Amino acid sequence: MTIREVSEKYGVSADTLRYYEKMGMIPPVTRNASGIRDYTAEDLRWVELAKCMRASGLSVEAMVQYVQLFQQGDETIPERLSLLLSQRAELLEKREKIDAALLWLERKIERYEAAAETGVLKWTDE
Amino acid sequence: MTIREVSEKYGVSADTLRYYEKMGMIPPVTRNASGIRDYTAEDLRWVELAKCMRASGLSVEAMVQYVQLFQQGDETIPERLSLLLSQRAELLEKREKIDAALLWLERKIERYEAAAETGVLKWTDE
DNA sequence: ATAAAACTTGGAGTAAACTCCAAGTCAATA
DNA sequence: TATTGACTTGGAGTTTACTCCAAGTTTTAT
Repeated sequence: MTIREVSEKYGVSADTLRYYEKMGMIPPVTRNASGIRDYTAEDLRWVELAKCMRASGLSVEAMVQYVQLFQQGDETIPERLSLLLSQRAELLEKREKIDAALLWLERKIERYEAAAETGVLKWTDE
Repeated sequence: MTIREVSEKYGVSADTLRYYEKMGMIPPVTRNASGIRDYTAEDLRWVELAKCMRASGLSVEAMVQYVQLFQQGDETIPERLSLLLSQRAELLEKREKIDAALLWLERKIERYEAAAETGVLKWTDE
């Protein structure tokens, strides 16, 4: 699969795909005889993973660490596990912050929906 | 309340507080006779809000828009409501992406916990 | 009164994550 | 075979959100 096809399939620009590879966020992609990227099914799984992790807000750096450990083989299993645990903790924290903001938004939306009918807000702040 | 006190109270640097104000993410802060910031309770509520929204990942830009509408008065209530609704939608989407990544992480963590006992992974990819 | 600490501004610098560009190579078609 | 379009690399440029700095007030403490 060419870089263009992968780009279209996953909605990630070719530049970004090359960037992820250069940074080590995914292992080196398979190339054909003339050095052009030819993504295998395994390469695609890494792309998918990278996309999912970035979409969630995990840093490129965190993913790079994981891939580096992965490439060092089975001795790094405990380290990889602890990395995964801390990434999970990070995402759970992110979610809590989103929930706090959502709570605030919900409260405001309720008041604004009431105000949209009368045309005036019944409270003074924010 | 001085900028230093606010900074300590909320764990936001004085530079960041000035930045938020300069960008219009919070309305102009109350000043004393010599032009030095003296945060009132209302100013603090804006700071708190700004902190909460930024922590959730909402852009400075989105918050600036809200404050601008707020400062224009009651005619902007419908616009403010629709802005709040789209911000909520954005946060809900963010949370779904986090949940997707968490699902993946949980799956891996399970397998790694099993592997940590044997010292070897039972699957070949990622 | 005077030094030190905290404040002011405008503007420059930084980090992360892309995004774009130039100059060249490779592949497919008329 | 020639030219068009996709690919390659290294490196420069961009955006967002700070973060730091310099040069100058203001406040506080001795």
